[in-house]
Amino acid sequence: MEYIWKTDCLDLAQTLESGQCFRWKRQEDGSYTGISGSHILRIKQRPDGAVLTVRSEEEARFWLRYFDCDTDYAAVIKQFSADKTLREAAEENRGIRILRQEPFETLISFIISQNNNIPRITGIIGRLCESFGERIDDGIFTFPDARTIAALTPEDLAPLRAGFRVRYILDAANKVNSGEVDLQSICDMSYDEGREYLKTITGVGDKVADCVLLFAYHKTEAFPADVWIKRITAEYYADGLPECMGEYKGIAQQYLFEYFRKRVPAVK
DNA sequence: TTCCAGGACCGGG
DNA sequence: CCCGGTCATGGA
Repeated sequence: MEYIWKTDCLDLAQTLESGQCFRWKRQEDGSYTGISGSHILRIKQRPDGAVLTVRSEEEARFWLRYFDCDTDYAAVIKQFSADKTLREAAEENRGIRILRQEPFETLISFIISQNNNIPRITGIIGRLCESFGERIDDGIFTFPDARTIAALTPEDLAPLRAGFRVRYILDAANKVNSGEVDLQSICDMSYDEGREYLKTITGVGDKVADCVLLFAYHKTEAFPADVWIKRITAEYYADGLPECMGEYKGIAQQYLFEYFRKRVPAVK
């Protein structure tokens, strides 16, 4: 069935190619196909929103939540307009939304992201899923679960060419699989608690933890500080982040990240 | 050849 | 606590 979602502040290209997710594929007709857990979606842009191709109403609801349908982005952007730089960044990227992604996939993805670039991150994650995920449809694989990855050796993961990150991936999978780290429990934690909890995993520091808290748990207080954001804050916000970011620092971060990244031609 | 990428870890000061 | 070196990999 097709579900028409009418909303402003949704641009699929801006959202799905913004570096918060790495598995969406653009098709010939401009639509995108993606998977989260065992849910599959084809979604196509419309001027007034998007068309979701799904199997049921229930699936439609799952995906609306994934695309964070309950957050009023127009209101957030209006709030941000008090700061000139942020206003420009937000207006140019007003179609970005913060996705609610599956926690384990997000954790492993951002462990892989460290000291790495987006095209190579995408490649490593793609090989991980094709090698150890479950094939659901042609070209579509699930993200391998913690139990599956925990059973692997560094030699098994060598073909991914993930380099020094392999032992971090294995530590994360082992801790989640053993129950030492309970990803579900983070839902009920504060931002600070969740951050310290995630950092008990080897290879998870401030930045990776913030990405997981923002892109999986939608804790919008998180402001992931990567090399791009550090340059931006050093130049524009040396005395601190503007008040108007409020409880939505993470959304502001994503507007700023895209705004400035776009201005460096080499990285696209 | 050198530098850099959605960083984290480790050792020395 | 803070600092610099180091960690694989591949594209520019």
